Amino acid sequence: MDIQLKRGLLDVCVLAAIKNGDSYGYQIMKDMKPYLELSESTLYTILKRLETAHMLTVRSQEHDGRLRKYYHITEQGIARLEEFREDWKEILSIYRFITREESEHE
Amino acid sequence: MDIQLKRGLLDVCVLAAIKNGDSYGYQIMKDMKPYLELSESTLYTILKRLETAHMLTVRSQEHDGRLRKYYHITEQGIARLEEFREDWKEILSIYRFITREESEHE
DNA sequence: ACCCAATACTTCGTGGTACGATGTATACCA
DNA sequence: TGGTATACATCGTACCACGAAGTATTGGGT
Repeated sequence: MDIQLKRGLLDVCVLAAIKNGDSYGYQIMKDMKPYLELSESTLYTILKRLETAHMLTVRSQEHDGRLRKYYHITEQGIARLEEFREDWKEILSIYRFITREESEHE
Repeated sequence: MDIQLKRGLLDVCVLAAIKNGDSYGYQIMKDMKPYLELSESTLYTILKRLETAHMLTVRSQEHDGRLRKYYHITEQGIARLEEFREDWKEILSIYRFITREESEHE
């Protein structure tokens, strides 16, 4: 799929991936893969960005000798997901504009 | 609305705006405005990009002493619109991932 | 003992792109 | 004279997704 098309979905998608329970980078990627593929560098960039925006918090935890960073969604992150539902209405309206047929109007 | 969200829609939206008849920049902007606002500089950038990609052709025409550049959609432009319908299915699948509820799974 | 895949996160450079600011120019109305 | 609408162009900036490359550990296969 076109890169541009998924841009706006990426951040929200990552938030959605942790909304039902804390998760970590590698797991988030696997969860999203069936729906939307993204590179590792992109994911970690997004996680950093969402952290800076206070949409999630991070907690480091040792797991089998490996470091894992668990991400937890904040109130603001949840609010962003709610907002997305509003955005979606606008997107639907744009979708209708794009796919509308105007054959009857000639 | 979030800028990122509309990025992927912009190009297709402009193509949709001329698919039922040739149009020019200023008119395209007015037609799109109720659905999706964009700045003039963005629109002309997009039109140039779509021309380079052979999705539309341009024809200059004098109108009341002012220059107007009429844009005409090409076969490839129409194909892009068809493609978008396929992209939309993927977007819907992502939308479902984002808005899914997993309360039953705990 | 050796190799490779999987796990897990990080950094850097590049290219694409939406936008504000600014500029050019004409027409029309008050 | 001035403001608004029409009409298009250019430039610099900031954001962002990605590929490439790197670091490091675990575990299975041969």
